[in-house]
Amino acid sequence: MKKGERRKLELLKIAYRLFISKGYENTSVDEIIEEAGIAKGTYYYYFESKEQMLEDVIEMMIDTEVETARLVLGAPIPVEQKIVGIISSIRPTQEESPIEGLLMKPENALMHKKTKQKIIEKLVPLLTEVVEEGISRGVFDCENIPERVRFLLILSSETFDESLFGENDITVFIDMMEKLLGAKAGTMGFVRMLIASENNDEKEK
Amino acid sequence: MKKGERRKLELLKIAYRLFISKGYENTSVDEIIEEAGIAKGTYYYYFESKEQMLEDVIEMMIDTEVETARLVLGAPIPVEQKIVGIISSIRPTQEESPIEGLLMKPENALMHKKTKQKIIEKLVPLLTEVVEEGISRGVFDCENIPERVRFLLILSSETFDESLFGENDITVFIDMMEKLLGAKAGTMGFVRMLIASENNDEKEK
DNA sequence: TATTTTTTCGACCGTTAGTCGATTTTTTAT
DNA sequence: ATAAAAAATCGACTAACGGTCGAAAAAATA
Repeated sequence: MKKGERRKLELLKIAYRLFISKGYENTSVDEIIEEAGIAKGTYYYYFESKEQMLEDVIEMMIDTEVETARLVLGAPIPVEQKIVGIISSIRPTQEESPIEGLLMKPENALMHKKTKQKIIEKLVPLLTEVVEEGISRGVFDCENIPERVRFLLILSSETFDESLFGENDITVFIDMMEKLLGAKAGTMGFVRMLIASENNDEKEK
Repeated sequence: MKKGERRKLELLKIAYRLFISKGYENTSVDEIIEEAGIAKGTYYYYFESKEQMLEDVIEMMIDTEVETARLVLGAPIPVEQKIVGIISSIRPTQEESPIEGLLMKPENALMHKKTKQKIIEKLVPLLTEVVEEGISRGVFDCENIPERVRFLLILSSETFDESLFGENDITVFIDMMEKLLGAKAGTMGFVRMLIASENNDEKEK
C-alpha cells in the first residue's frame, strides 16, 4: 500500500468519525485537516471537493453491508428467504448499528439519502440474480427484473426505515411483493412473522 | 393587512421567483434584498434565517399544488385519469417546476425529504377517495387503500423525480399500479403515452 | 548526483449568511 | 398636540466556509 493510499484512508476514517458524530453539514474541512494535522492544500490534493469525499466515505460504510448481502446470495436457503435476507440488509439490525440512528438525524439527511441510493444501486444486481434463480425454480414469474427489484428496494427502505409502519403496511407490502415478482399468493407470507417480531423487539424497549 | 405582513409577502414572492429561476443555493440573500430595495437588517427582521424563509416558500408552493390536486378530484373525468392527475401533481410540469429542481440540489436534501413527506401526507386522503370511487364503479378492487395509495405515491416520487428512468420503469410502474389497485390489466396503459411524451419534451431541449 | 514526480504547505480569496447598535417611522397613551 | 413606546429600517461589519495556487519539501527515478 502506497503512502498516498494510506493518507487518503486516514482522512476518510477521520471524516467518517466526524460525519457520524456531528453530521456532514456541521463538519468543516478545517476540522478534518486540523485533526489529521495537515494543510488545506494536502486535503485538496486527495479530494476534489468535500462532497466528493462524502461519496467516498459512504462507499466505505456500505461495503460491509453489501458483503453481508452477498453472503446471503450464496447461502443454501430457499429463494424466498434470500430475498428477505437481502432486502433487510438495507436496514441493519437496529440498535447496534452506528450507521442507522445517526443517519436518521435531520442534519444527516444528505448522507442518509446518498447512502440509501448507493446501497440500492449495489443491491439491485444481487437481488436480480436471486429472482432469476426463483424464476428458474418456478417460484417467481416476471420480466424486467432489475426494475421490479429496484421498486422493491425503494419501497422497503422508504417504508421500514422510519419505524412508523403498521400491520396494514406489512400486508400490502407482502401482497405487492408477490404480485411484483409473479409469485403465488401466500408465498411470501412468512415475512410477516419476521417483521412483526423485529418490530415488537423494538417497541419493548 | 398590516404593513409588516405585506412586506413579508413581498419578500416571499421575490424569493419564490428567484428560487425558481436560479435555484435556492444560487440565490443569495443579498440578491433578494437588492431586488426588494431593502437593507440586510430589514430582511432579518422578517426571517430568522434563509432556510426558514425557504420553508415558508415551500409551504406556499405545496398549498398551490395540493389545491390543483383537489381540483382534479372534483373534475368530471374517469377515475383512471384522476389518479394520474393527482400523482403527477407531485411532479409539476417540469421546467416551470418550483419545487422540483431546486429541491434536487444536494444541499437541500433535508428540505426535499420534508417536502415530499408533506405532499404525500396531503395527497394520500385525496387519492384514497378517488380509489374508493373507482371501486364503487368497478374499476378497482382492493383493501387497505390508504397504504396502497401511499406506496404508489412513494414509488412515483422516487422513480420519476430524478429523470433517470427508462421504458421498463414505466412498464413496471403501470403493471404495479394496476395490480396494487386491483385493476384489470391494461386499464392504466394510457399512462405510458403521457409519461413518454413528457419525457421526450424534456430530452428535446 | 541530477531530474522528475509526488506530496505538502499555508497564505489568500470570494462569497455568503448572519449580527448589532443606531436611526427613522409609526402607533399608542396622555 | 405631544411624549413615550413600539415597530421597522438601515448598512457596516463579522465570522465561517469551501476552495485555489504557486512555491517548497520529500520521494522516486534515471
